[in-house]
Amino acid sequence: MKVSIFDVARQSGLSVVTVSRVINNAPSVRAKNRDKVLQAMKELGYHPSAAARSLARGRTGIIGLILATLQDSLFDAIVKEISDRLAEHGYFLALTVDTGANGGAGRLIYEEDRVDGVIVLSPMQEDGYEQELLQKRIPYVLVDNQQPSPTAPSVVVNNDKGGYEAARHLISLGHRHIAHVAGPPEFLSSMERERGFVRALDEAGLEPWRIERGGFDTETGYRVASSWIAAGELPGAVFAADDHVALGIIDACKNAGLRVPRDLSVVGFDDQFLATALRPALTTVRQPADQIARRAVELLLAAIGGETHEGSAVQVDPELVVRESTAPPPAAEANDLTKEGERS
Amino acid sequence: MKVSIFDVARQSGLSVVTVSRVINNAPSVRAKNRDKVLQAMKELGYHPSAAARSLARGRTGIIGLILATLQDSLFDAIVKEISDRLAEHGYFLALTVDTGANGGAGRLIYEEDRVDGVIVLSPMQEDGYEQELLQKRIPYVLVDNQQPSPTAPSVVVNNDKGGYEAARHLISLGHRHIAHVAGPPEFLSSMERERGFVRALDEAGLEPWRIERGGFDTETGYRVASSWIAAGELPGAVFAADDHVALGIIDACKNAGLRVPRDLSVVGFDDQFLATALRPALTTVRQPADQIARRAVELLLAAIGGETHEGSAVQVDPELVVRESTAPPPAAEANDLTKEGERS
DNA sequence: TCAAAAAGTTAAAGCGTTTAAACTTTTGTG
DNA sequence: CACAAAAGTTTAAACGCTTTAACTTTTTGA
Repeated sequence: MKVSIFDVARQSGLSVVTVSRVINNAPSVRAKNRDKVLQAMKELGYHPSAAARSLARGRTGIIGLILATLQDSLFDAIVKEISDRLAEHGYFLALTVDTGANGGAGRLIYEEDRVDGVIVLSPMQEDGYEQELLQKRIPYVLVDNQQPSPTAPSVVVNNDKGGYEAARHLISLGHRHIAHVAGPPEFLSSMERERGFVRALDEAGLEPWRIERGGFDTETGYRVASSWIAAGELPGAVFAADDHVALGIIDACKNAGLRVPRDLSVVGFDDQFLATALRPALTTVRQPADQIARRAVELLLAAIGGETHEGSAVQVDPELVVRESTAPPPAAEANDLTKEGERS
Repeated sequence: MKVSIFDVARQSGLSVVTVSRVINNAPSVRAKNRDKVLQAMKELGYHPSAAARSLARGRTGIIGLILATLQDSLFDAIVKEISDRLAEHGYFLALTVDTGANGGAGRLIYEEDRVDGVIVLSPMQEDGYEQELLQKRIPYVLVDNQQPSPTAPSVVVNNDKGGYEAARHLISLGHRHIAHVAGPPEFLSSMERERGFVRALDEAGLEPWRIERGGFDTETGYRVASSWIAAGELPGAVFAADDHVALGIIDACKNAGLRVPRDLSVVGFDDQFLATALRPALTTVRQPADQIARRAVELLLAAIGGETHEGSAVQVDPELVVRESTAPPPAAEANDLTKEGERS
């Protein structure tokens, strides 16, 4: 039933080690014999056993992925990219979802030496894993982690720059009254976006019209914008720390009979599915899932290869994507800072 | 460095078999000795090697998941649930994404006996995998497959019923002019939703106001609704075969100054993230990701256990979720079919 | 009390590869 | 053409666990 390397050896009249060499296309096998082996393999429908290989080589060819949720469009994109990149290098992805509720379920994936390395993709602090991975000497990389670890290779988005770019865009359109709806203060990413935002305004000699805090969700945007409208005051533009928040803001405007971007310019953050699905399509700061994934894989493979770049934190730059939700304020046409290309 | 079962045996002064028995909590071990072993394991930080186990037992404890995309909110939910359910049974998930472009990349996951079983979660026909899985005698289950396979265990949503329920809801609210925006005709799921929709109208003595076809995307909804509005005619209600389509319809209405549900009632299909994020929150037909996942895992584990339910196709029922995007038509208050509970 | 049954233990044989070391054949050089 | 070096091939020993068969100790009951 099961066909092993011995069967191939017998069939081809050679030894198992020759067969092994052919399989791993190692040198030291005569072309003629190589063909014999390949022939025998085909005839028998042979495929090497991953388990036996893992045991003999001490490597599994599997990368473990621990993540907090799959239901996040940015994570989706990252996971898909990671999967693709790993496949190119002959690795598979095995995943566990650690919801926080199932207390360290992620642990299971590396406990039995199932994996050659681990990617921790999580929005919240997960130092629990770090300790163990470090101690067990399992190569790992932290992605989009909120608590920057000095000891680990990690990939993070330059959120500060994202916030800065968003603000610059609005300023250059001619806006003077610019608000910010930030995420939860315990999210480092949110605080960094805010910091970049404030810096840009500062450089332009502006004060934030107002800074509000809430969740990364639609409700927050809706609530905040509604309260402004109810109070009868509105900024000229707003930078939301998340596309979902932007959606809430735009919805509140629509429901109040206001038009985006005519009455209010809105910039979001993420640029996943939602941004293009909205009308008006959202001007937003793109989190480059492909780059994040690529760098994460690079870092991990380097670590597996034994290159110990301790604490190498890679930053990838987000990118402003201008669509339809931003425009110059109605009164003033764009001021001297306006760049041609930024009108959608 | 590496601590094996022998180390534990030496440390505890017992044989490896005894240790093995403790690990697999098999009988025939004195309580006292069991404790000794557990103690030794803890002291040494021992964990059995998955590879050695797989090799010796002929099972891996890993389930392969082949999917077409991760960037689909329903799939997300299903994958997460599958992961959870499998974890309960001591299995891990290894995944490959077959985009169609990378020609059968899914194959890699089961070729080297890496997995004990495979779940194929894919919206398009994937009979290529079926042939091979069948031939290699690897247990598998098809989930949400568009081409029903008579030979394989599979889990599908009762789309016909979903379409029927959606239509019933609108009819019972008093609507008489009901349109449908369907998905691509090559999607079996879409055709079934349409069939259920038409049947419900038929039973009520109604004709569809109009049936349009397009993609499962926002553009389609926007385009179709805009064309109705431009032509100056609008149904009283519309059933969209997908929440994204519903979003497009609602957007088109908002942009034309029409209100949902006052001027148009809208029902979607899916009930993932989007449905609750929208204003008005979407009345929609929920695809029960949790049930789908649970049944899929049940079926697969049964197959792995050797129970060959050939061609057992499990259907799960979708469920209408009434929110804010549907209401009785303005003229007539709800007719006699209205059920109390269905007002949101 | 003693044989039989039950409980627990030990040694040994796989599981399907890889790899180090040894052996054999081919190649190249003076 | 001989002989060392290089290339090709094979034997044997891991890799870390499970499982079977055989052996030893403890318990049971007439």
